[in-house]
Amino acid sequence: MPRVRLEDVAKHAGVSMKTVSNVVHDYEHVSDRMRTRVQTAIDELGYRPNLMGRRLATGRTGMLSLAFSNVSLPYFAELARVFYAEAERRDYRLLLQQTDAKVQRERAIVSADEAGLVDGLVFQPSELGSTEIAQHQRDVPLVLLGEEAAPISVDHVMIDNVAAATRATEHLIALGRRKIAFVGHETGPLTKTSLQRMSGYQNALEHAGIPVDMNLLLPTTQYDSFEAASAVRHALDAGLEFDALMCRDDLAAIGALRALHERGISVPGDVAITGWDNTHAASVTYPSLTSIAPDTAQLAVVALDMLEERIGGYLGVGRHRIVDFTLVTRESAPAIG
Amino acid sequence: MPRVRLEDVAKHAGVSMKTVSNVVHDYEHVSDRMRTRVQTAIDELGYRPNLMGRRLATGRTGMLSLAFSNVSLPYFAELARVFYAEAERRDYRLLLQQTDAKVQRERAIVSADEAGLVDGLVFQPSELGSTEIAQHQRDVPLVLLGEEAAPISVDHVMIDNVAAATRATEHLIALGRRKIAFVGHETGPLTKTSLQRMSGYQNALEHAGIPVDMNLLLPTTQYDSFEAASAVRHALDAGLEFDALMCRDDLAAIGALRALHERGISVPGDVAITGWDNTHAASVTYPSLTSIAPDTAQLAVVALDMLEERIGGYLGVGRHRIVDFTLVTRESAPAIG
DNA sequence: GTGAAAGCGCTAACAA
DNA sequence: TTGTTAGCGCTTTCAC
Repeated sequence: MPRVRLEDVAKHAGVSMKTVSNVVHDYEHVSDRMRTRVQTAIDELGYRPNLMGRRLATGRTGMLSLAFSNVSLPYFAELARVFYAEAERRDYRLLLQQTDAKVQRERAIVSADEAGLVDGLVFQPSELGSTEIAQHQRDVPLVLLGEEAAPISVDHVMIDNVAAATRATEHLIALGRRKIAFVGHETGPLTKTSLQRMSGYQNALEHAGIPVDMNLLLPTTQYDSFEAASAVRHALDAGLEFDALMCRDDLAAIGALRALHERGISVPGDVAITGWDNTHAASVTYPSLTSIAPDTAQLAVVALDMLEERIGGYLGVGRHRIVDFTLVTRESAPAIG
Repeated sequence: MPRVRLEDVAKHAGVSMKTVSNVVHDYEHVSDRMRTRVQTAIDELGYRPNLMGRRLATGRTGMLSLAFSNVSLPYFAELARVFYAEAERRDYRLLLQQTDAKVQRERAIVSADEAGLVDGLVFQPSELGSTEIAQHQRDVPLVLLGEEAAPISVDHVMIDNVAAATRATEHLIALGRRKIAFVGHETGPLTKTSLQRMSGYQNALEHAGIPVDMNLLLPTTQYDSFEAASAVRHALDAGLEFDALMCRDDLAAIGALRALHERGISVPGDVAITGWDNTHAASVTYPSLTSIAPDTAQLAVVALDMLEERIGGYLGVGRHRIVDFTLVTRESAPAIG
């Protein structure tokens, strides 16, 4: 069966292509008689508009791209879902692109050697630095997510990581903890994310008059639960003493929880724990996890607002927006009082 | 800055569009001199091919769509990742579509009122039945995933749910368990998935001479950990006795684990547990979860093989493929011996 | 309110 | 090996 084109419908209905197009688009100034006549032809022929023709003609794709390292990480999977919902509300489809945290692939994302794939791009870099992003900057509207510094030319949305880390640490201190370890310290040169979280952690400790002990920074080479679990096991084996663990994310917290369980250390009795991201998993572990919860709904709204402005032609300097977070308290580090 | 078109490059280099196109596509019969001349023009002008023009001309989009209910469910997030990898290997981009398990949205997926969005579609229905899928006129190549029956006209890939449920149940029986409850029994009319898993469960019990006790089917209204946890709590409150829980999926198993932890019931000492899907989470809970592991890599290969055949013009009857699964044994129901 | 026709940017059959 | 040109299917001024 040959594809039915707009022109076929026009011929069949004995009208012009313009009229058919008007009907397809629910253009209001079409007489009812005309409308039903055309609609009948559409139904009879089983016409469905070809998106590629439309896109070529309009220059718009109606698609946005969301790029980050890996959908199978719970935070990103849940973030993707939030963006899907928000994009749909705005009549955009969403294309997901994964970089696996590889520099090459991140470069490919921002350099976009092919034009017209999507109308705009939301990108959370893992590897690419601000300067390189600025260089590659091409003609597709771009909004950055995450803690890495953004070039001044590019819009950027993030939560205040220093404040959030401070909040989590203060909470642990308020629970009477003094030997608070940090799980997921990076072994190589610190990323902005790490620097910010460490900074908040130190702020809170210093403010409470607690000396910062470098031994309490438990390193991991990868961001997963296994690494975190083994970091905690090593710390215990080495006789490190701690009464709280502030974890770089929920995955690390889950690993830490597991390591403590294995050794019969009670949470939060002996050791309190905080996670980060407030993924679904945080609410179903035993004990459930207190976690920093970025306001991802707001994140998506702010990011897509800015992106749509760019798509609409805004050419001004990059905007830098901070969205809210909360500390969701659960069993692993319960609310006070 | 106005967009640079193929024609602009051709003019700039003093050659024809065809020649530029040849260079862009690395066509081999191009003299080196010509190639460098054109490439220079491309670089000077900063030309990047417009995908929409190309797509309209070729009739191909180079995109496939993967549709299921919800990316934030770990199984689907991990499945998406596997499909992304396999699609990329075949030079396809992947578009994710979510239905939220809503009939309307599933209909929209299979009816595809717009043509040319993607070259093919892989779809795991949650609500739509076989007959309705068959009815919807479809000009986009389709492969179905999951346990629902597929129309004979449509390709379909799944694992053998009956066999997998049998395997899991047999494993629990081999561990000496006799009062094996099923967590996540559907309250309404049973879906194919449920029917198959129940059937495997019953097979194994009957084969071992264990009577099937309807009280051991713990119902949940939603597929999440909370529901599963509360189902298990209710069962315990009602005085139900069981020494094993076969859970409909890992999420349910995680909820069950939590409920048992709360009551101080040891796993696997008092109660053994099996999950389903073998999501990452299964390996980091405490205790870690024995789980049915569908071979998702094979699933993606088989599905995309069939899809590419359809895209290539194959019009034959629907193929029905079964892919492998394994039972991954972990602490919650350890391997024997 | 409706029609005619010129693109949108690229590909590919056909020529040279 | 390179050039010419007619589409791909739709949108959209601009007339009527």
